[in-house]
Amino acid sequence: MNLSPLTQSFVLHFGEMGSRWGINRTVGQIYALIFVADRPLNADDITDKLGISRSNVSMSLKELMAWRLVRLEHLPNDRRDFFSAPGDIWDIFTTLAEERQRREVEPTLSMLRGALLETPESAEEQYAQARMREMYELMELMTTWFADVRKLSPKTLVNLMELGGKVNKLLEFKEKIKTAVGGKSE
Amino acid sequence: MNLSPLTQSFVLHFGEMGSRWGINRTVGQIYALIFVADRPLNADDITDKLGISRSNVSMSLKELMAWRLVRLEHLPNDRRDFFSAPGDIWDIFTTLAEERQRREVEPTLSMLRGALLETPESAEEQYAQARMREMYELMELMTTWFADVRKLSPKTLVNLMELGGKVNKLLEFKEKIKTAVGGKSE
DNA sequence: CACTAATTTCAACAATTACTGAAACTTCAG
DNA sequence: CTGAAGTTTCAGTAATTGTTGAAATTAGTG
Repeated sequence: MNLSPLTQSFVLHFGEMGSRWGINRTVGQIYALIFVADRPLNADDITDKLGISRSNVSMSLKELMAWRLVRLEHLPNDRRDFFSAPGDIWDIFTTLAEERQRREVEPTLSMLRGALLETPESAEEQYAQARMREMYELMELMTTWFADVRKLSPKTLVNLMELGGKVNKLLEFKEKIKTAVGGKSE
Repeated sequence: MNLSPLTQSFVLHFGEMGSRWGINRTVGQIYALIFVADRPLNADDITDKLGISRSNVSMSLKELMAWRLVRLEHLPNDRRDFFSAPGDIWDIFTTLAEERQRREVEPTLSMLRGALLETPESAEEQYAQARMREMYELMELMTTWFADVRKLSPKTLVNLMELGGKVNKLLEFKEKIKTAVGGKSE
């Protein structure tokens, strides 16, 4: 592995964390490498820098493309594929949230929807179904909320986040106003 | 596997999704089983219902305890360990968020903190470090925000979530008020 | 303290997932 | 159409992760 110490520790860390994030070591390392590179990289650059096989690089890049975490580009007068990581860190965050939603949440939501349509045959099943309903409702709420939040501008989001726990006060305040003015409730 | 059809499909689904969520099949199945059970289960109940070995159940329960997703309890006049899944779905969500934070985010934050203390030796390293700083700052912001949000009551949270994209309006409104009243800008 | 029930650990084995190199395929230039 | 450069696929192998049963440990009981 032929990298500056700074980049190397970053790359190795992403490789190790990969397993906790549900991607494999190589995919993590390649992403890290592309993320900190000051120019787009091609597959051979990656092969050299990480010391892994060309075919492994190819398959891992394919996976990163599926995650929409890297973007393919072409340089003038060069047939090779170059890869870069979209620059805006908010985009990355949004993409990650969307993909995780799609892969980790959607399938469970549809399974639960199915389960809630069944008619429970015993007290036990009735209880089980009630638990599933609770789970479904929370997941639905979170899903809708994430979808809404993703539509906000990064600036608004940063505002909201910097507000932090004070959201509480703001919400209380809103309630008061609504009552005072006599606005319809929700 | 000796389960009602409703429970069985739920359990199998959790087993399959396990791999996407970073837990293994057995752990996922056991959690699902405990989650929908209308009473605490002991290790032998689980062994019977899922048809897996006693020792596997033991190790998987240990992992679920480490995640704080199941709770150990004892029934009167029974030496065996019984397990149940904390009932309040918000608690579960909070626990999950905290554990994921601890396992998936904290280690990266400390690695990045270390990297930001280094002095870059070349233009390349300088760029790499700048990218790492961007990443660090976003992760820090999200971390603090999650920590703040977790302190809010479930009720407040549901309010916030149901507000969804309208948060935008509320924030704008807040700005207006502040300006009008001449509050300090924070 | 010895006996028993319950639980945990661990080394061997099984299953799954990741990685490689060779071969196949694609694209473009001449 | 042919050859060269680049990329992908895939079958075999390596590495990792999951599972088991037997043995060890722990804890309650008389």
